[in-house]
Amino acid sequence: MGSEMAPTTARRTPAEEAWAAMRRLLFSQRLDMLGIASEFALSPPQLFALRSLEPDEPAPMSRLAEVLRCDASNVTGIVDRLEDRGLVERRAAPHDRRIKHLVLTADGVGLRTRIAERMDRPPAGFAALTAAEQRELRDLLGKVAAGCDEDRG
Amino acid sequence: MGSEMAPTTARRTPAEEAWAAMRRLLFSQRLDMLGIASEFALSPPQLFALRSLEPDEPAPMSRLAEVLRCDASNVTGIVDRLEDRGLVERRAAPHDRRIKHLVLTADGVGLRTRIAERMDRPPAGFAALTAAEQRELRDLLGKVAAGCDEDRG
DNA sequence: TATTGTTATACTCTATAACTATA
DNA sequence: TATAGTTATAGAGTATAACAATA
Repeated sequence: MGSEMAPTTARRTPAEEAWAAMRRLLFSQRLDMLGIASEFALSPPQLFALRSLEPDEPAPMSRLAEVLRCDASNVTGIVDRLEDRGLVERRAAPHDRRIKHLVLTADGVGLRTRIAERMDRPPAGFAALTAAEQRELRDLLGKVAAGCDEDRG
Repeated sequence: MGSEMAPTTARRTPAEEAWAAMRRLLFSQRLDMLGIASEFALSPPQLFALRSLEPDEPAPMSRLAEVLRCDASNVTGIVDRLEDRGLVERRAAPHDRRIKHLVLTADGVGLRTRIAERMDRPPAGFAALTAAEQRELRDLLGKVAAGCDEDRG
């Protein structure tokens, strides 16, 4: 229901058409992502933060700033709230006491697993494709992603 | 560089693989969207609001709440800021004075056009596909989107 | 009474700049 | 002097609840 806008140009190249189709999906998936975050009572940054932490792999707070692409000052508050919920812990890095490592608690690992299961599950629309088409789609998207990465350098 | 997480499961179905490939692109495109909004000195909601308004087609504020999927109370502030920049105008609806219509100003139409040109331009990665592959991708994505819409009802 | 949009409030995210504690 | 993380501050988005004007 009008979740995306009609194109302004009448004539489009195949690339533009493919991109338009993809943007429609992007738009609806953005909403799904908000829905998932909400299911777990997490904000989007909290969700990504939890997702980015591997069990038993302490990571410095600065890495979270990179993952979330936000200023380091924000990480403080985001981690504060995760810590308040008992999902992560701050731990002084042994070799450099300026650095604080983040580690998932047992609760954090559990929630992260449930989140992964929920996020890895393909949306219903993928069932509309045959297995061969799904592989085809995977390969085409892979090529596009590789091309984008290459462009970024 | 590490913008998306590795899957937790080793064995995946074609649908899961396609979805994983798509999510990688979703993730990077989310950042591109933020970049575009920033290019035009707009917040994401302001960008979508502008995009959703058609020139010479007044729309009630309530429609914006639907498009942005947010509470009506937020629309007030978002529109305030667009109005402060002279991009849209509030206009009392003639038939029901409770309703306020939004209309793009001349500046608003101009900016909206530039935004559309920028957003409709396919990311560099699409050039990695042949025209035939681009059409194939468009069709596969179209099927997925249709399947998702159907699922939503 | 019901509806449209606003206001009040509270919380989270966001950036910038100044600060602390290490190194 | 430089770096990791914090704090202070300000602006924007978000929701809920209460409200005004209108229907």
